[in-house]
Amino acid sequence: MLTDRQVLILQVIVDDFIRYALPVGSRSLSKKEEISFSSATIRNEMADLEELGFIEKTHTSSGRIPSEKGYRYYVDHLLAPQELQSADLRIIKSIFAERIYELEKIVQKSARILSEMTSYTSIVLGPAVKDNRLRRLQIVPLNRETATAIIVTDTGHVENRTFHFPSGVSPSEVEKMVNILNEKLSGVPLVELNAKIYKEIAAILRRHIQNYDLMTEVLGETFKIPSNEKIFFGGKTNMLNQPDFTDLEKVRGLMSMIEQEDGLSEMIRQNPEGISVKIGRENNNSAMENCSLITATYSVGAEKLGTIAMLGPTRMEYSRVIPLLKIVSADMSAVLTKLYQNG
Amino acid sequence: MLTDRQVLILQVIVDDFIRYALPVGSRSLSKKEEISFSSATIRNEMADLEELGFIEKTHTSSGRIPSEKGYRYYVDHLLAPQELQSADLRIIKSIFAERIYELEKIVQKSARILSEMTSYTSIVLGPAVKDNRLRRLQIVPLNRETATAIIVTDTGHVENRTFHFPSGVSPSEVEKMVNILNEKLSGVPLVELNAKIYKEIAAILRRHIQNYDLMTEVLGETFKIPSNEKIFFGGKTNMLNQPDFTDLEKVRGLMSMIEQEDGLSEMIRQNPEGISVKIGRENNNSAMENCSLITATYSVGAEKLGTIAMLGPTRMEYSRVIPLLKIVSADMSAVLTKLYQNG
DNA sequence: GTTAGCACTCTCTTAAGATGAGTGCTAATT
DNA sequence: AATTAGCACTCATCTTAAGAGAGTGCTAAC
Repeated sequence: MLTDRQVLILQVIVDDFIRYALPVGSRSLSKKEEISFSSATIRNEMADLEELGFIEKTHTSSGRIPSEKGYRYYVDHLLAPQELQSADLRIIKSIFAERIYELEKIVQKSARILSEMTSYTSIVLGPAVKDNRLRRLQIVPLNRETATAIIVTDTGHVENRTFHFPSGVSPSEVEKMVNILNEKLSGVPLVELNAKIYKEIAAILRRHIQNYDLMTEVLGETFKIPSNEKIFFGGKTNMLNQPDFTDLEKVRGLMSMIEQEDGLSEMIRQNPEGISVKIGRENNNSAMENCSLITATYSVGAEKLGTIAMLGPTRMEYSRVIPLLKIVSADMSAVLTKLYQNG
Repeated sequence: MLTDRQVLILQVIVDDFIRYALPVGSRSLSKKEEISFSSATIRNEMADLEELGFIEKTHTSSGRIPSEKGYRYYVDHLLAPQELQSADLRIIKSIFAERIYELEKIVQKSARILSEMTSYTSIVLGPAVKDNRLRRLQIVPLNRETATAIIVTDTGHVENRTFHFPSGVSPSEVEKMVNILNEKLSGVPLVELNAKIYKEIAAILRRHIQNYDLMTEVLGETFKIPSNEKIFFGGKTNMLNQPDFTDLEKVRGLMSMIEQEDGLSEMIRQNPEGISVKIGRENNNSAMENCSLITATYSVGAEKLGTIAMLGPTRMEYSRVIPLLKIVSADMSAVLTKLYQNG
């Protein structure tokens, strides 16, 4: 168990290091307002804190920096429920000031603004399209050989694919088919479309449509909806400007991890609902060793839709980013709930 | 005017430096097969080449590296019409092996494969959507308040926007309006849609549609088509692995230039039709000082559609990348011409 | 015109000393 | 018993010096 004084010292060390990115020594600590005892006392306390694993040295005679355990303690116990700075608050409100009707627009704008405010990298996972429900299917012939199939979901998301048009299928038949499919499949989650077509609708179609086989083969391909969430970025290269990343090797690793979107989105998706902070190796990813990831989920009503995340150095401004993400995710949930539930 | 021997030496210097990224000295040059005279002779020739501005030293007693002028001469005069390596050729052919019906798919795949083959960064500008022609307009109501407008173009490109649905407009009226618009606007380039609506169709609409004003205002917004080409990347972070970019400052500049898509696409678009090579400062961009950009346009029939570009260090393998881009752009043009002109 | 030879230049590496920030420990003080 | 002053010690960083190696420019010989 830490004494009050140890906690105070830990707090000041973390705050100072977050601010200046330099190891903190006993002498400079003793000069802080909050601290009323001598550097020697601090040295003793720091020795204990180090033994307990909360801080560490970069070399034998350096000042201390927080360890991952230290950051963890700081995040869990030392972050007073922080007020958001009013300037920050104003900017956030401006995201949601104008009425927007498209989820992607909101998501993109949030990502951009968050990264600009913090100079960290923001990552937003959109909702998985596969859970949307079919609102309307449409087939638009382009020429004798090809046509575009369009799927509109209940959230206004549009998927489309252009395909080869089997010869021997007449336009009127296509229309008939589209009508049947619309009637039977409206409201079905996209992920279930294919199964539903084969199980329940095949019989009906076969009765009404010539060339049934050709058409379903083609449509089956079309209904292969991308299974993953869309991913949006803000400030992808912001990390290059952090003083923590002067080592080209680290930069390389980090950047290629960010490029590798699948892994990143998996890493983010794993996090639990609500706010979550993963520090350094807690992310189970070697490229993330010196990074922290803060995630917040957003939802419509009670249903989780996606995740907003901020990626920064372990030394990131938790006390600012956490309330920032809290409010953005809450606002986003509110806007989206209004958008999709009232309608 | 350069003597044959000077040209030979320049050629070998450039080839060697492209390969090993190290300044080339007279002694190592004299050991090359192609070279049958002594290092002293080479030194004399190199002194002349340097005076003429084709090569330069990194410091007083270093070997020589090509200057931008040297690369320029190399590209203009020393690149024998190069055969593409058969391995490369096979990979390229595989891009176009399977039948694809969507331009974006082809473009994306090309970008990815080009970057993987070369370990440079590939950038592909898609065609500007605004020049596509309207094939079909569709409005799909989502709920009482919102609807999604969908525009399908003759190339199978789909644009969509979700908008607020003015109260007091009945579904049947919307349908009537959509029908009129489809009839009158089919085949019109997207960029002209708005003007056409106001000039020619307004009168007709006003006669048939109640709430005409509300609807056109909303649709006007919807028809604001993004004016720029879509841009696709392959291997965005490949440049980090080039030995030329060990300086973090350069990396920063380059990366943020790449992130800044508008400027980049402008820089690429400026280039003339066909193949173009811009070396270092020829790109008029400080972040590109140590980079070259090779661009190739692709087209449908005679109409230029877009540009494929490869971004690498000035020290890039021109002799490989140029034929690579030539063939990819030609193949792409062929596929797209077949796709869009026969139909 | 070409080449061998040589003095010279500059980078890079290594080592050594000087500096300074910071520590750990001990003994004195409160 | 807790705190603090004092001091020896450690280590990164900076500066300087020296040596090695790659390469050049110039001169004189071929």
